[in-house]
Amino acid sequence: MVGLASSIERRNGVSLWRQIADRILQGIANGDFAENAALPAEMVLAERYGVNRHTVRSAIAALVQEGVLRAEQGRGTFVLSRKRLSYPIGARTRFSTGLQGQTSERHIALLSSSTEPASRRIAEALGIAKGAAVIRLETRGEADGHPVSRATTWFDAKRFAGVDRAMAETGSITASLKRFGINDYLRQSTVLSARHADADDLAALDLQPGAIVLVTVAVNVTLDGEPIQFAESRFPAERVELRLSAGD
Amino acid sequence: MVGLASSIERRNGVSLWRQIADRILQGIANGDFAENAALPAEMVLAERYGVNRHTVRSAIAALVQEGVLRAEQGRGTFVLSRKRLSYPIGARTRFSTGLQGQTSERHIALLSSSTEPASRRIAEALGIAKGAAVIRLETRGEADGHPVSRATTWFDAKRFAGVDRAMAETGSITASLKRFGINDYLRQSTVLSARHADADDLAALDLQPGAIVLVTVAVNVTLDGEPIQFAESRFPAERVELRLSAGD
DNA sequence: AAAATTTGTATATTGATATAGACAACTATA
DNA sequence: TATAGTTGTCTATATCAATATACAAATTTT
Repeated sequence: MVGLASSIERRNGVSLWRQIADRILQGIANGDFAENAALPAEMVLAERYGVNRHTVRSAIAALVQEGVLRAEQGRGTFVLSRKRLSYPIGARTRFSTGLQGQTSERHIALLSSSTEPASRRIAEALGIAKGAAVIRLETRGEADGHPVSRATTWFDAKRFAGVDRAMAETGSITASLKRFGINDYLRQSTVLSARHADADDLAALDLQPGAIVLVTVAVNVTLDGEPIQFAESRFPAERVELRLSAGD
Repeated sequence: MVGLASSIERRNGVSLWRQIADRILQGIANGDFAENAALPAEMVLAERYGVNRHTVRSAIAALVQEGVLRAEQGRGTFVLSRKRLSYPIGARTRFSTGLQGQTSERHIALLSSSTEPASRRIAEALGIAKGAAVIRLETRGEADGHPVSRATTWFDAKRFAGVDRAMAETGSITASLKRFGINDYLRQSTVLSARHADADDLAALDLQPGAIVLVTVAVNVTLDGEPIQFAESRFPAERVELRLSAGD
């Protein structure tokens, strides 16, 4: 955003307080509302957005609940939280190295894993027969203790037997693939979309209902171009932006 | 989406009917609901989502209004619309060539233009002094008569005087830049986010309120690395996906 | 100390959202 | 033709969302 005026829409299925909460979050991410500084007074915000003060209060209450703001009677309402993380995506997209410099600690937590027959879409992406066994990993990326991504990943079960255990032990895709003799890999394709977070996303990413997630669907390949991994990742749009790196 | 179960959330600021409408749109984009085929009956959908039949009807009514579905009394409700357009983004991102093969006609319409002093952010991106004059173009990308993008673009006014007229005449950024001796250019950086559409987006992109837009902020440079263009583009997430092309 | 500013609480009213049940209108099929 | 299945309409009720007004409580400024 570059300071384009955007207004509040009524009777669209999204309540005014949620729209205003979204815009305050945006404002924080964009630096319009500085960290640790006071937000404009409720009456001021109400006038700015053209709504009642109580509607602004509902928005603020949601963000206080979410841990983004802190309200103090008589003093004001203060911004607690940070700018958006900037997650780089390119040919050598790696979870951990991508967030270096922005966070002090990060890892991937394995939530669950299972083996299932490949759907048509996954089989095509991995270059195996439809219905062949694939290992499915449900993971959450965490940085400084906060969830920043929620991914579902598929591997050919024949070639990568035990990758689930490797993930649980190492907390890293890159490290896990090393155990299978893959020292380097490239991202072949990424498709990007956005939608409202579903119940699973809300729980795993610690989001408030109504939040938006960025969705990437990606295929990773060996240096020879052999597909090894198919993944769908969800990123909370209010906390993460994706930075597309050209060559690498 | 790859068939992950996701449920409906209550009292989150997003009404149930809008959430269900979103999921039906998703289902169409994913191919879960085939084109021209009948949707499951209202009672079936109501049971599936755990809501009243009338709530499903509200969602369907919104999508009928939007031109995505057609309801016929006694017969069923049918899917009208197509899959999402896939818009490629890479080093040589071009509006027109990117959608070749998916659409038969496309061009960029110039909605308005103005000259203004550069904000800090734009000045930094373009490598000019803060406050220096920049030309701002408001454009809409159209394919087969449907709006697919809404962009705000800035050029250094000194170097690109008359670029607004060139855009109006050619309907193409690439063709306009040729008039200034720029036969090729590269995308230096792209930052990606998502948010609810604002009033301007809704009108320009012919969206229903509550829709989500993908937002890209990009800088284009000459082959020598000299910045020439700064742009923020909005894409309707329900109709467009972004495909990241690795090298090119 | 007083005044002004700010967040917190309370009550009342209106419209949108969601549920429930019943039945009409239309279509396809047994 | 009769029946089952579908969308369309209607009435009623409860809850959520938003507005309006007033005042309390805490803090900062005058």
